[in-house]
Amino acid sequence: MLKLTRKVEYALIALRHLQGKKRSQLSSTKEIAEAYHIPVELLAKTLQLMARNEIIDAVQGPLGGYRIKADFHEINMTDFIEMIEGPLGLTDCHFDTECVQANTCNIKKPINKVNKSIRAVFNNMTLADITG
Amino acid sequence: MLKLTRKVEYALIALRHLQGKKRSQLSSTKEIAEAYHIPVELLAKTLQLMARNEIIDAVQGPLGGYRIKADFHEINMTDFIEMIEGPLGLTDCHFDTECVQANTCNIKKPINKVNKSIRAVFNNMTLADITG
DNA sequence: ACTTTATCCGACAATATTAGTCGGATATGC
DNA sequence: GCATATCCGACTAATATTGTCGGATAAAGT
Ligand code: FES
Ligand code: FES
Repeated sequence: MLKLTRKVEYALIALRHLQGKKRSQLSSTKEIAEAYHIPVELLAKTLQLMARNEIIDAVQGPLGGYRIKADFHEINMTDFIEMIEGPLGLTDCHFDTECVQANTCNIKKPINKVNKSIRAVFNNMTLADITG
Repeated sequence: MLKLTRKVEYALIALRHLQGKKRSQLSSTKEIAEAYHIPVELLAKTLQLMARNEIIDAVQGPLGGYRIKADFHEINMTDFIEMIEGPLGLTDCHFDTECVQANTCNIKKPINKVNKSIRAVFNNMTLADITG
């Protein structure tokens, strides 16, 4: 259905939440999860993933939590999405070479063209454009 | 993963196959399925769907099969995709209203913006652009 | 009329992907 | 030391996609 995964949605919601805070203030997973009715554990993973990728900062221990680290203008949406949900493309064919149709396929080229158009949309868009 | 379903792929492959034929010549489901190693029954459904939507013509009985009916320049890709795999959007939230986050959601607007950009890509593209 | 081959269609089963859960680790402020 | 936070992998559940089956209707050839 050509849709983003919930993990990406949760990530965006969380980032937007963090944006509403002062630079140095921390928000815990629990706080965010409760505010938007997101399953804690799942959100936790997403936040951890973003921390590993240096989009946010993690502070451990009690009173710990997350805060924004990166400049959202510099985070390209293609990278962001691929970071969270893996490769971004209209079909599998073009990642794994095991497509049964591969030899006889007559739509490889056209599909690639569309792929590029979609990627372009996200490439020309930063995190700031969305959370902004 | 933001991908098109196989049904759409199969549909495109089939249409492209039909394009390689003379206007009046018919191709059967079996013929196409075998040429590209597509499961017959699944392709059959997709072809039936396209026939119902008057993109192709169906002729029953032995010697029957399908032939192109519509002018591909007039078939918009958004319509085509939605015809085959249902509504086209980045998230479910914006179709069913049952999203738990709906009340507190802080990314509705931005997501809608992206949605529009993606739809625009397909809106400005006809079947002819792909099967070209 | 009967057989063969084709589209047609709904219901079903298998598979893959996504979403969510659990158990236990490490870090740190009090 | 205890409470509370991040961290992480492995697991289960839910959902969506993909593929299958059984039986119907249509029409050409015999
Ligand atoms: S290569 Fe897989 S369908 Fe074209
Ligand atoms: S309305 Fe569902 S996440 Fe925004």
